[in-house]
Amino acid sequence: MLDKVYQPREVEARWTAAWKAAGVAHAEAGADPRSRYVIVIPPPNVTGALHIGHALNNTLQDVLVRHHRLRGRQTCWVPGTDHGGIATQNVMEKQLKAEGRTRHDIDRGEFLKRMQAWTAECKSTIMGQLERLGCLLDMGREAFTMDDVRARSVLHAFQEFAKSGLIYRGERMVNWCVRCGTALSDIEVEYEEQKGRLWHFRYQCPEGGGIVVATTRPETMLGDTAVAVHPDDARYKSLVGRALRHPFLGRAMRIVADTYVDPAFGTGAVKVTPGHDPNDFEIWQRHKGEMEGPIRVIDFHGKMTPEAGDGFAGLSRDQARKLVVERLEAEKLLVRTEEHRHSVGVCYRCQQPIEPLLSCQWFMKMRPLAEKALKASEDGRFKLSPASWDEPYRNWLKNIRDWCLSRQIWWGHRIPVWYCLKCNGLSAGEPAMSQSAWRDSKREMRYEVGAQMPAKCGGCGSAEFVQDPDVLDTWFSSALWPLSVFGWPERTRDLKFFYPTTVLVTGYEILHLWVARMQMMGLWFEGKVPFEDCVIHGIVRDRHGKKMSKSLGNVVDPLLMMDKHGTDAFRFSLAMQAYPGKDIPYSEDSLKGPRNFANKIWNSTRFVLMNLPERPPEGGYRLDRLDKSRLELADRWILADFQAMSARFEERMAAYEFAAAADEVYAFLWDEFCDWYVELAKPRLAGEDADMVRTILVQALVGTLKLLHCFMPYITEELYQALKAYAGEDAPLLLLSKPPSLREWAAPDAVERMRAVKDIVTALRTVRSQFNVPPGLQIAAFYSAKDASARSLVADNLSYILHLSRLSSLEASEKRPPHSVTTAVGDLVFYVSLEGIDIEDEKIRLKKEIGRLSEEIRRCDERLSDKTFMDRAPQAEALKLRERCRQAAAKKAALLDILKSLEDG
RNA sequence: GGGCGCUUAGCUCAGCGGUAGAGCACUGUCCUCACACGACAGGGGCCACAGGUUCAAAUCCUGUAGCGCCCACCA
Repeated sequence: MLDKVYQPREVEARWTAAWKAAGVAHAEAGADPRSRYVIVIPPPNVTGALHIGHALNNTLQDVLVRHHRLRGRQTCWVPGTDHGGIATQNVMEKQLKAEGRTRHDIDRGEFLKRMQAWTAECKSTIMGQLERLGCLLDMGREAFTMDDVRARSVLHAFQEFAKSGLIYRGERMVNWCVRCGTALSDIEVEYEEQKGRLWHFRYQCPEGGGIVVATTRPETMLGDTAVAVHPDDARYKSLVGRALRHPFLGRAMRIVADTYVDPAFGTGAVKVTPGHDPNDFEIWQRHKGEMEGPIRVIDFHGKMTPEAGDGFAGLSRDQARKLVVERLEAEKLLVRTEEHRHSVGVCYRCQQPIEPLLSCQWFMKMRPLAEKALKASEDGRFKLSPASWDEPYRNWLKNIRDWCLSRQIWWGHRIPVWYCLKCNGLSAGEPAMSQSAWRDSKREMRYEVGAQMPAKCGGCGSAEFVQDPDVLDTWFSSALWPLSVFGWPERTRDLKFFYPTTVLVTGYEILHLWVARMQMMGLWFEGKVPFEDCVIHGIVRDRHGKKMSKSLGNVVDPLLMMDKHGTDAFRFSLAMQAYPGKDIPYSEDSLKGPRNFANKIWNSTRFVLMNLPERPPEGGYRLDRLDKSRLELADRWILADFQAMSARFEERMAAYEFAAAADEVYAFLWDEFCDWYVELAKPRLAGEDADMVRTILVQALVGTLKLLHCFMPYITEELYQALKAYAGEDAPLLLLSKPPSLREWAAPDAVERMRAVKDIVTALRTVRSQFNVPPGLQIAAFYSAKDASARSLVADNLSYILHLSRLSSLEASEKRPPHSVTTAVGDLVFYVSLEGIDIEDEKIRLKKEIGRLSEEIRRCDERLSDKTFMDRAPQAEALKLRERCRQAAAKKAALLDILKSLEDG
């Protein structure tokens, strides 16, 4: 016998093991390719334990995998992890910091060794957590973005791109994170609105006069080489071409005209710092002849360089700013300062301000790839869900810019580029390989691409090379994920069978960072989209919509939630709120309903089992053995309702409407099956229909469990096992059984009639409640019917009504019996016998109800007499309205009658 | 500066052209022999505001206000 309350713990451990042993998660290449259902996991970074966002993401994937597995698809869900580049290196650097060291205190090899150890530990934690969540991942396929197979994919892709001329080394303005010590791509920079100031100061002309510029970063003026104004700006037209003198450095500068300048902002004159501002860099490119080029005054550590001049060199950016302002003031050049809000670029990993710096990096031309991806999106080969993401996605592709591929960190795929020492004039053991010097190198370099050091230089024949010290952006390997997990570029069986995959499930925050790049790579190399559908879900936030963060203390720990409330409840709490593309407000309270629901399922099965014989009958209780002609209203109704619900369920699943699908089953099981059918089954289980009722209980319940399984795998498996023999099934696991039958049990008449019975019962219960009749007390009631059909509604379903309304009797009576209260339902009037009721109270109650009905009739009449409505509205609408009006009028008349008799005494 | 989204019951959100829904919270009666993680009944909404389209609008269109997100090189 099952416990009274569902205890998830032991059940979960048991089924995790059983699924694994049975290998239900495993898929082999082969068989019918149309039956494939393939998902690659968005690989979590190996930065630590999984958070609730991962739980959501993986729950939704598992829902899809289990759903399709049960329906006979050959599902393959590929697990894996991402080395995570900067993010993971930061974790390790924090660990080192705790030991009082930095990565430079241990060498690169030692550092990588420690990373490997950490990664191994982290991977097993993550896989364990995914298993705990119930994920049906094909564990034998576990991949890592930096393992040998994936390294080959990365190398191949890099070589191919290099061959096609898409990859190039160039000196560009990059987003430099001083804290992380590396360049970042444009999409790795986040912007924060900050309070700042705008300083207005004057540059003097040697021959007198000058021009006032405005800046938010005074310290960069040490690198200024020009001032720009708009060519049409009347205020400055005469000044264009004039010379200026840098007040601290004595440098000669020039006023140039450039349309980039907005005359309306600040003073309409912009100081130009080509070495530390991407726009200014571009201004210089347009005015090379008129002005000096970039001067680096801030170094890669955020300190002022010697070129910043005496007194400034060696200062931090903040110190330099202070000093610059002081000296401007001292020289009476500072005109004024004002408060100013502006957005500041910060590192997406450490939130420190980004410093735009000029350096040598590897870039990739993206336009040719983006064009293919754009086309795939526009012609429908690739669909985002919800589709509202299509526009932002396409716009991003249309405006794509070159991708800065190199990162000055150690953790990642080393850039497979070898520089010839001789040709490039480098000395062996190159001390200049210290990273900042390397990045300053402006020379054209001769290099070879490959995993290993080349045997001979193609130019000079030398065999001495040095490898580029940088690594690739972590997203480069992520972009290849759907290919690399199947062994690409090898033409493996897996690649041929499982690529392209079916669907990708991810959050919108990495739509560009990851999704778009996978599309581009997949299309470029294989000519096919890597996945046809992409399901975009939201972010899990706290209950008030704030982002979860450790510092806010509003994080919800998935493991703790699973421990406390059960994995199924946890999964359901996420899925039931997963409306397409919407963020999910979440707190521990969100688990309460789902936890109760799990218990409800548990107990409804417990009830059914209590009413089954110890041994299942031969072949089980099967629907196809029922004598359909003997089915009662409730039987036909619940089967029809199940069919209708499961059809809606399938539709919602097909549209990735997880929350709506979950709600369908929830409502069916609780509000229909438990609240009505089970209640009606109780008395019948003692009668001669018992086996028929058992059949329907078992089949409806098993069907529901099967639909629910993808959301709540553990409890449904446990209960399925207890029920399966009774259902005449012998599958070892729920997933290996037949999906719920979609056989035609539709019965609109039964649904309609059951609706009427429910209305009667509810009305009678309401009366009981209004007069505080204890549930245990059975009372007598009478009814009068308007016509034969109304009479048969009661007569045919007398036992239902007696049982559900807890009546001792229900007899026909044309007149109101004494000591009774009246209620009207449809074309019926009921009199419920109650001792000691106050006639005055009853009159008031009736008047109130009559008033309500009058109002309804008035509203209906109003519309029915509206000529334009009658002319233009569909006929069905008018019919519906007329019927509603008729019923209300009948009720009102009946109640008026009673009221009159009461008033007459 | 563009683009997208949100504003519905105390809270969190569904619904997106035909009489307002769910979960949680709340009130009343009940430990009715599956479940008090329960049953039954109930209270509670000018569906942000202003216009428009329509026989009919929470639902479509336009505008306004507030909030949020994404993108963008404004010093």
